[in-house]
Amino acid sequence: MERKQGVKVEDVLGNSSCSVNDFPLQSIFDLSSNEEEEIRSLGFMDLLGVQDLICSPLLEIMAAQQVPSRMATQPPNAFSSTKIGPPHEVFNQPATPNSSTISSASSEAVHDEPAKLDDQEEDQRKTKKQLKPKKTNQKRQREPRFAFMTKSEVDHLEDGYRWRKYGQKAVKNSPFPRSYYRCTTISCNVKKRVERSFTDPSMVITTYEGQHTHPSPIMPRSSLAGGAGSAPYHYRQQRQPFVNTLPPLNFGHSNGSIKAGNFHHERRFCSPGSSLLKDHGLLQDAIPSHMLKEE
DNA sequence: CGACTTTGACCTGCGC
DNA sequence: GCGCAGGTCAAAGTCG
Repeated sequence: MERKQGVKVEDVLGNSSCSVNDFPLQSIFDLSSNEEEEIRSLGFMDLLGVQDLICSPLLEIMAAQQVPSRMATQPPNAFSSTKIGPPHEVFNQPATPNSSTISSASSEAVHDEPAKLDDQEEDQRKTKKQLKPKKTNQKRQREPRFAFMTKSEVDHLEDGYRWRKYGQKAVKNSPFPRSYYRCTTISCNVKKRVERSFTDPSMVITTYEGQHTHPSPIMPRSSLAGGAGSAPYHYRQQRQPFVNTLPPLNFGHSNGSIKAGNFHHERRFCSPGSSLLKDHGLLQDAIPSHMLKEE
């Protein structure tokens, strides 16, 4: 997977001071051809290892939503990606529990085989810890990162994987701390950061870094059968209290199946029958309607 | 007792 | 070089 050296996700999410409300939609939907190509080669869910949770209609969805045509050329498992701000940041539209999401992909120092370097780094770090280390000359390499915003009351969104929290930091300019999680699966070094948007506390910004090397431990893929859209995390997320605090969005042509409250994004994505407008609604959940009008 | 969270300290990168 | 902020570690605490 080739990714581009990129800007930090923070540049887009903005030290937590930037929320969807701050994103000019124009830039969100502005991708260069090269970027598109890269994004195409690396779906968001590919990185998360849950690509099979998502079906392809999103492409059509985005195409039908008057999103710039190139977005509609995204592959099935590469959620329509959009850039926010810096050219390396890409926002996707992943299936996320609990709510509306906007996502962003960042790619820093990503090449085909970062694993070896990572191993070396790991060793260096371990040594470091033990022996009061010195700085390495190597610049730290980072996994590709994907961030998306989710409207949710729970900070830690269930995504089907097991995470261990390994840190929490106060974020500058934000009253909300940022939590750091690591995938608990051995040999899977995927990390994720979770923080609330400063400007919109109802939005949770989740940033994934790395790629899962294993299927979701919570629900075997096979068990997804029959529920094209039942993503693992829904299984649990549904049980968590969640209130969609978004004001009702009126698209005029949205079918009545969308209601405020719990809804299943995966289902929306995966069910060809689910209207494109639904996902438009999803998008608008995360992006103020006035911004959409700016298109 | 194992898995997980909390939290303070430390490390690293970056801008000035 | 310095200071700041982000990121990580690991000991201690908590929970089931």
